[in-house]
Amino acid sequence: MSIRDRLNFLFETVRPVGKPRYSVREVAEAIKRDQGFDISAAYINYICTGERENPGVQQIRALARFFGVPAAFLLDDGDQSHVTRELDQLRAAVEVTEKLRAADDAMDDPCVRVIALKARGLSPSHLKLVSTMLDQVREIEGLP
Amino acid sequence: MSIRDRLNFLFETVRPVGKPRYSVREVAEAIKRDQGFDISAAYINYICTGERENPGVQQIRALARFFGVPAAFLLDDGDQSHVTRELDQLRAAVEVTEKLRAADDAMDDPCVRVIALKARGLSPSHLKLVSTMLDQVREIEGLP
DNA sequence: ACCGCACATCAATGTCAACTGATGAGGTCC
DNA sequence: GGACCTCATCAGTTGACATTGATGTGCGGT
Repeated sequence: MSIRDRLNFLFETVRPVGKPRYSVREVAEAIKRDQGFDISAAYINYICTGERENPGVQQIRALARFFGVPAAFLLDDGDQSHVTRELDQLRAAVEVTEKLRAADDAMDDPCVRVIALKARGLSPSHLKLVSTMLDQVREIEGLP
Repeated sequence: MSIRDRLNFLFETVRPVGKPRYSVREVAEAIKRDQGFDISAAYINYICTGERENPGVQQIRALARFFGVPAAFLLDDGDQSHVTRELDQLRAAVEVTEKLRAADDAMDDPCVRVIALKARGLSPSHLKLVSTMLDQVREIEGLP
C-alpha cells in the first residue's frame, strides 16, 4: 500500500458532486486557493502514476487537507492493522457523504469535505447511526 | 510547531539509558541497521536545526519508527487540538517509560521504545492507570 | 466537421533535498 | 600536554523532486 495507491484511493472515493472524480488540475487550484500552497497539477499526476515515490511532507499535508483526511492516511508507516482500520473509517465517512450528497445536490464540495472530515472521527457504530438516520430522513422526504 | 520542533522534542524526551540524548549519528546508524533505510547523520542534524524544511516522507517515517512513534507525530497537519492531544499522549507515554526505565536499569533501548509505542495508543486514563500500577509495584519492591 | 475547452501526460529546466568528506570543538585516557 | 575518539556542523557535489510549458486526446457546442 504505497502513497500512489492511497492517493488514487482518495481520488476514487472522495468525489465532487457532478463528476466521477476530481481532476488533478482542480485539486491543484483548490489547494492554491484554500491553503495558499503551490503544487502543480502535473506533480499530483506524477504521484498518482507512481513516478514520484518520495514527495515532501508539505505536499502530502496539502493533498490530505484537500481530501479532508489526516495526513497520516497518505503515510504507510508499516502499522497495517491501524492503517486498514483508518481506511475502513474513511470508507464509512465517504459512505455518509454519499448519502448527504444525494440528499442535497446543491451542497458544494467544501461542505462535503468538511462533513467527511467531521464524520471520520466517529466510531463505526455512530457512523452507522448517522447513516440510518439519513435513510429515515430521506424516506420522510420521499426520496429514494 | 514545525517538524524541527517535533524532532527536537523527540530527541529530548526519548532518551537512551546512560546518556542525556541520542546522537544524530546513533540515530542514523540505528535506522540503517534496523530498517535498512539510508539516512545521513548530517541530514538529521539539518532537520533539527531547521535548515531543511520539507523532508521526504520516507525520511520522516524512518525517524518516527526509530523513536517508536507514529509518523503522524512529525507531521503538523494544522489540526492543533488533535496534535497537542497526541503530544500529551506522547508525554504520558514517555513518563511511563521513565518509570519503567527507573525500575529496571538493565532494560535496553529497543524495549523502552517498544513500550513507548505500545503505551501511546492508550487513552490518558489508561496511561494514568498503568502509571499508578507502576508506582504501587515500585512501593512493594521498596524502590523510590 | 470544425472549433474550443478541459484533461492527462511528456519534455525540459531549475531548485533544493540528501549525501560524502572535511573541519573543528569538546571530552577522555595515557 | 598530547594522541585519540566522538560529536555536531560546514562546504561541495549529486541526484531527485517539482515546476513550467508544450503536446496529444476526448468531448460538448455551434
